[in-house]
Order: sequence, then structure tokens, then C-alpha cells
Amino acid sequence: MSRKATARDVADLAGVSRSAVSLVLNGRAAGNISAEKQRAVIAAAQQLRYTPNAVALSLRSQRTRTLGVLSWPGRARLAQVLLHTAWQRAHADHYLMLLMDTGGDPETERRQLDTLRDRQVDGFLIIAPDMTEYEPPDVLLSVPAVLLNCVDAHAALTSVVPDEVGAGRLAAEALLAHGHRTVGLLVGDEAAPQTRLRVRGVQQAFTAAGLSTPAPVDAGTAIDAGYRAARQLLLEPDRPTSLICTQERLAVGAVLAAADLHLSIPGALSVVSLEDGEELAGSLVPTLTTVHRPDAAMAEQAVDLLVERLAAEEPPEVRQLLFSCQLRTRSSVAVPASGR
Amino acid sequence: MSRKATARDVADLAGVSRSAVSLVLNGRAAGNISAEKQRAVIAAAQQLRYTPNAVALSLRSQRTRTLGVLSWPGRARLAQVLLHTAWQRAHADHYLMLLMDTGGDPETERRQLDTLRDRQVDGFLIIAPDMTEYEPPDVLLSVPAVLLNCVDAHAALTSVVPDEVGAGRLAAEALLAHGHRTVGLLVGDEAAPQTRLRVRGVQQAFTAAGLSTPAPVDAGTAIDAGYRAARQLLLEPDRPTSLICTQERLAVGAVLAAADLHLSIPGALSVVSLEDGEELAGSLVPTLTTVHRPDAAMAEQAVDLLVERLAAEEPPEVRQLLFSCQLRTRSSVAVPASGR
DNA sequence: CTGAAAGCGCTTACAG
DNA sequence: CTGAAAGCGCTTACAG
Repeated sequence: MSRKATARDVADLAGVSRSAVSLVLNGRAAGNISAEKQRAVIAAAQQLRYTPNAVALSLRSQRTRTLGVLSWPGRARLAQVLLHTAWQRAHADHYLMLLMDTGGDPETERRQLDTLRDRQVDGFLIIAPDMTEYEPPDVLLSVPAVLLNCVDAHAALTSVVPDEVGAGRLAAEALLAHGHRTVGLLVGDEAAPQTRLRVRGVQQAFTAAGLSTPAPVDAGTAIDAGYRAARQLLLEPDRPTSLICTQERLAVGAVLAAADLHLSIPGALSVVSLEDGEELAGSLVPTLTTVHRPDAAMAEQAVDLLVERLAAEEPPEVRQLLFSCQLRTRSSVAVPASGR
Repeated sequence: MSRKATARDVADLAGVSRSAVSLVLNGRAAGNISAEKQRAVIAAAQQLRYTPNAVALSLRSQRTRTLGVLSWPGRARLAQVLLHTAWQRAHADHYLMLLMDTGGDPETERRQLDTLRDRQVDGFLIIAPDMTEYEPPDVLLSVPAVLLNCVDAHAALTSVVPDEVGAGRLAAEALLAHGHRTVGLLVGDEAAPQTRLRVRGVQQAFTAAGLSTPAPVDAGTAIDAGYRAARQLLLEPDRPTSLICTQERLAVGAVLAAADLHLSIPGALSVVSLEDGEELAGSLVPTLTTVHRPDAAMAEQAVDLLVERLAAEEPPEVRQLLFSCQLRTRSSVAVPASGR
């Protein structure tokens, strides 16, 4: 690294003391430094392209303007929009991010938390790829931290999460409103909190409509898994008139299966995806109606909450923010084929 | 942030000087500190859960063990495997990453480079989402930096890139080996260096086989764009017996189009994707043969190069590393239907 | 109005 | 074998 100029270099060139440089460059010169010296400092700083060493600044101020971010992208897929938007928002507030992958392992997470603390990060952002319950390590309880897309079971930490039950309900209601009475419910990981909540929402809506509650079919998470599960469902004699997929890739598989069976969408089959984060569903043929999780808004809120907390005198109260999801109506839902 | 113990705290508790603490904890106590005091220091450090303040350490050592990473994920899609693997490799060497999104704007990039330099990062990693030519700002030339998935036109910087021409050739040869004589070539952004190289590779192979060179069809980058382009191509009277798509999503669209036209893959149509980074093509039905870009290996190499450079006395010579891509044979290529 | 000093938390020569 | 001092690059009281 080619050596950067220091405040001392500027002071020497301008013929003033180091303190004077600091005062002038930080706008606290008024009434302290003569106009002439001020000009000299500014000129010298410009000439040397001086900018302060952030490490030295951090040591002095005890703040690093850095956020520690913990996530655990399984199998190389990470929460892109969540992470990217959080980065943008933090950057707007002049915060940088130190990213860590815990791999979902509590022991690793603990170590990384320590590393981040040694680095003196100002606060922590925990970003869960899928909505889940998060068990925070003790250290996290005594530092500024915000959970994004996960909730702390003990409600000790502020969190920002989507309303997954509401999302499920929205998808079901879109189908019910068109007159569907049966639905095939393809889910990713049945054991995941996210999936359970979405399923609950769908079931609530069907129950409220006085219909039998659809049972989830655990299909897996890949496109071909969705294809197989959908195909099997659609081959049954009393096949459902509609499909809800909790994962976007499952929906892609379902579309493939429908094409295979010459079942037109939405003529012969309606499909709703409960996820559209990868922007797959919206550009399929036909385009799929989805329930959109407001990742960008959630990420912004989470960072705002954390930044506010860092600026505040004392910790604000713990909050659990629930963000509504929105139905994105596209071309995959219609009135079910009469007769059947 | 609950206050962390400092070396002073440890020294006080152990009844020794601050220097003694440093010596013992850094394994340089032998012959310097009595065994008894060593034990006292270690006990005190443990009791107070002491770990050194990395910011103070950085100021003293003039090294931050931090890598500055510049990327420009357009429209929220970033080079996942590249970034994630680079992170893993850096982490294994005890380097952390400060991530920046330049948005593809030179002015922004410049500012972020300055910010990163103020933060005293040890080196820079430039990660291009798509293989491209990169015009490095002047500052970058005088600091440790490695380009990942892009090349410096002036060859002043070490870079790690995939062999895109070879990738195109590989795809074409797989088709030619099965007896195909015609191919529809669906490309994303025709102007992008990445696309141009892939197209060149395909054309080279066809020319070498004494066949007419296929002309690229600029389809766009989304699934439905691929669908439309493929459909149009397949509806022509002298439709090609095979398709090569430079982008994975284009290939998904092609599969949809084929299903629509009741063209079975690979019976009536063979398909190869020149990209499989999103793991879409490999789990389609049928699974698609792809040319795989070795992102993980490339990212590891790039980080290794950078870390070596940071440890070296003087800058090693500039290198341009070209990584071969590999054909991943799956179920979408077969001998063309005879007759037609 | 200005300069010298202290201190953030470390480590490394340097005296004793 | 051990402690006091210097210094990394800053800023903020504190004397003059």
C-alpha cells in the first residue's frame, strides 16, 4: 500500500500544529484558528490528498462505523435482496459491513461473534435466509443487535419479519375468490418454521371458507422435486384445480409438470407461488401470481432500527415488527374449468 | 457495547506490567517472564475473557487483516459462488471482508476505493458478476489487488478468469459429436464481452467442422425472453436440431418453449446451457447438459494470490490466469431425430 | 488565538 | 528477568 499522508504531514506542510489540522478539517476552527492558517491547512490537505486514517479514528472515538452481519446461506444461496438492501441502507448512513457466514453452526457463530467484537463493530445484524426462530448467543443480548427475517423466541431482541401466515392466507384467498375449492399444497421443508406458518395461513383460509383443510405435500426444494410432486398430484383422479407452492423453484417444477400433462395454466390449473425472491415466477410462461415478501422494506427497517439504536443515548424498547406480504397478481390464476 | 477487558485490566489482575501480558499472550515469554507470572497472566486473561482489541492492533501493526471487495451486482443478482467461496477462503486465512457495491459507476467506485483505503484494508478483490474487461482506477495500480472474473485491458493487474471461448467450443463440440449440424444460438447481452467470447467459441467449433457459422440471436436475459426467442426459432421451417443458450435462464425459457410445442428434449431437440451458476439447468426436467464455470476454484485462486502477495516481501509478477470450464453431461443432448 | 500533552489499546525495543 | 517508554494516527481538553 503506497503510504498515505497523515495529519502530521499536513501540519508540517502548512506550518501549523497537528491539533490545528484536526480543528480546521473538522470544522471547529472558528474562533480558534486564524483565517490565514486555515487556508494553509486546507491547501496542504488538498495537495497531499489527505483523508484521516479510519483505524486511528476508531481507536480514539471507540466507534468503527462498521456493522457485523451474521448469516448462513445454505448451499451457496443467500438472501440477496435482504443483504443487498441492508448494505445500501447502511452505506447511506456511512456504515460499512463485515460479513460472516456462520454455516448455521452455533459454535462457529459464537467464534465469529467474538471476532466481530474484537473488531469493535458498533452493532450486529442477523440475516436469516429463511424465516426461522433464532436462538441468540448470550453475548448478543448485551450489544446493539437487530434480527432480520427471524425472531428471537424469548423476545429479547428487536426483530423484523414477514407475516408468513398472512402470506399463506393471501395465496389461498386469491384462489378461493376465483371459485377454487381444492388446492394441492406443495411445500419445501415441512419442518421449517417458515413453511409451517405459510401452511397454517393457507389452511386458515380454507377452513374459514368452510372447506376441508389441504394437507401439505413435502416435495423438497428443487425444480425437479416440484415437478415430480406436482405431476403425481395432477395425475390423481380427483386432482386439485389449483396449486400453491411455498417455494419459487417448486412452482417452476409445477409449471413444467403441467406443460408435460398438457394442462394449460390458468385454464386447467391455477398456480400461486408463495415466494418470488429469485424473480423466476414472474418471468415464467405464463407469468405466475405470487405472494411477495417485502425484503427491501424489511431490510431498510432493520438497518434503520439498528442505526437509531446506535445513535440513541439509551437502548430503545425491544420491538417485533411484522411486515405484510403482498399478492402480485399475474397470469396463473383463473376460474376453475367447470364440469371437470 | 458492554465494555471488553483490556490488556491493562489483565495486567492489574495478574499483578504484572502491560508488556508482560503482551509477551505471554503472544508466546514470546520464554526466557523473559517467570513461569509463575506467566501462569498468573494466563489465568487473569481467561477470567476476564480477554482478547486483544483488533483496532488497536491494526493501528500498531499497520495491517488490518481485512480485504476490500468491490463488486457491482446489477439488479440485485450477485456472483454468489464467487463471493461466498472468496469469503470462505479469506476467512480460512483470518481475513475479513469489507464489501462494496460500486453500482458499475466509475465515480462511485472511486469514492468507495478511497473509503476502503481510509479503512486501511490490506488488499483489494474486484469481483465482476459477468466476465468483462475492467478499467482499473489509478489508485488500484499501486496497491495489492486481484481481479476475479474480469481482465485488465492493460494487463497491469493479476486476474483470474474463465476461458469463455473454450466454454463455447465445448458446448458446440458436444452437439457436433452427436451429429448435430445446426444450432440456434440464444444469447443474453450481445454486446457483453462474456457473450462475445462464448459466441466466438461456438462459431469456431462449427467452422472447424466445416459447417456454416451459427448467428447469435439476442434474446435478452429473462426466462420469458428465452421462451419467446426459442419459440420463434423452433417455429421456422428449417428449425435447428439443437439450441445453445449463453444464460441459464434463457435455457429455462427454451425448455418451456419446447414443452409448449410438444418437442421432446432430447428426442426432438438438444439443449446446452453455457451457464449453470444458479443451479437451475441441472434440476430441470429433463436435466440440462451445461458448461460449468469453475467459480469456486477461481475464487480460491484469486484469494490465494492476493494473500500470497500480502505476505510477500515484494510484489510478485502480474499474472493472467485462465480457468477451463467443464462440460457437465446430463440428459438434454442426443442424436438428432433422423429425417426431420 | 495557538501549541503541547494526554489518551484510545496495543507491541516492541530499551534500560535497569 | 522485569518495568517504563515510545509510537501507530487521531482528537480533545488544557495551558499559555
